[in-house]
Amino acid sequence: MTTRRSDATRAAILAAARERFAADGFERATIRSIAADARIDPSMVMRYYGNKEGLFAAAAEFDLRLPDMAEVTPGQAGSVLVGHFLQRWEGDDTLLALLRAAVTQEGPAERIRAIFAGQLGPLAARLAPDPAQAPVRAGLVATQMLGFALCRYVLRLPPVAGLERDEAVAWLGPTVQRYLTGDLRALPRS
Amino acid sequence: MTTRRSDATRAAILAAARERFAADGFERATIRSIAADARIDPSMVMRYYGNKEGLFAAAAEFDLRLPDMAEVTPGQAGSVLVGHFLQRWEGDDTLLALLRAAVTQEGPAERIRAIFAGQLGPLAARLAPDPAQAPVRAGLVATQMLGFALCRYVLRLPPVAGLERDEAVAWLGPTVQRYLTGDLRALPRS
DNA sequence: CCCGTCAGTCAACACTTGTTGGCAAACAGG
DNA sequence: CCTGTTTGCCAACAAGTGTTGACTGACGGG
Repeated sequence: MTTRRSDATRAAILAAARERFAADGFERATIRSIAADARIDPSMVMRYYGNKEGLFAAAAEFDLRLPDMAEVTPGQAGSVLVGHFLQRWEGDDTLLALLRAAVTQEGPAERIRAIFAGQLGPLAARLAPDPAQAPVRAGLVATQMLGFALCRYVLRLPPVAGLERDEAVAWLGPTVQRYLTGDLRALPRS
Repeated sequence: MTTRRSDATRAAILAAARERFAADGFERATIRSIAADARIDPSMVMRYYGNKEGLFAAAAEFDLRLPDMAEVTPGQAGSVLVGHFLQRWEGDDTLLALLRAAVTQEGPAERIRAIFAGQLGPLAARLAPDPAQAPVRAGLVATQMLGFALCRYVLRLPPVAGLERDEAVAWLGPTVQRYLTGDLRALPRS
């Protein structure tokens, strides 16, 4: 019904914007370059998304799509989560765009905060021994997952970028598991 | 001996540059704003540092100053390292500037890679059971430390930003310890 | 067929950016 | 004192930015 003729153009702009924002960050991704990628005029971007921030907001819509965790053995939550995160990072560069922008822009930073607090928080609340600790536990998981993504996809630190997915899960899984369900004083056996 | 009259100006520029780069990132920190902070003319920046990249390179000189670890019980290496990182991060905003810039600029990214590979690598080589694993272990430590800094100082995720230093060490210490000396299959007791 | 709406193009705006060269004042050595 | 060098400021440039508005066709319902 409400399929306007311009929907294809809108989608092309959005796709190009996501790519450019992910690759170059917010300030270095210019409206002109995005428009060129989408093969349209820069003024169309303004018409459909108002301004550059509006375009970014539209391009950075994102859902972590965290698994239910209901059918997962509680002890495997860490590994499952890490695997899911990796898959989510690699299949879609929205998170990459979001991260690159959030480092210098307050808006995207708030968006990331909302995503991790709003989507990871409830999951932590269900798994944590003490629900009051849920925010801190979710935050700790965020540090490890975002740090891994930063080193692997942004900074491209060779040893981290070269890790196979299984290895990454094997290394990070227990960490995330401890952040979610472990005791503060629980040390791993060295 | 070779103390030129302009050394004070040079230092003022460098200090202002570090602050601005740390607060705004590479592209949003303009030469004009840096010069204004240092109360000099923008053209002086060019005279003394060539161009914006040269200024950043000079402002981003950094040494992790990792402790010797010779006198530390091997089992405490993780906690000591985490504590040291936090202190290093809070006392000097060079690392912050470096991180904010590295997300969109290749030069700073390479600098960070060099810092972590060149300074953390040898330490990992001394502590790891198998020296061949040192690069990966150093990389994993980097993911956790950079991720924590990202969430705490850049994104300011409330639960992470609000953590006391002791709590941070208590949570991250065992993680770093396992990355340095732990077995790949060693799971923490849940 | 005709006319209002929509999609798209073009040129230009106001502004900021990094960067440059010229010029005046302060200094230092003879 | 005078001359060459240093230190600094001023004005300007060229390029690139986000953004705007006017104009041109192409649809599509009556």
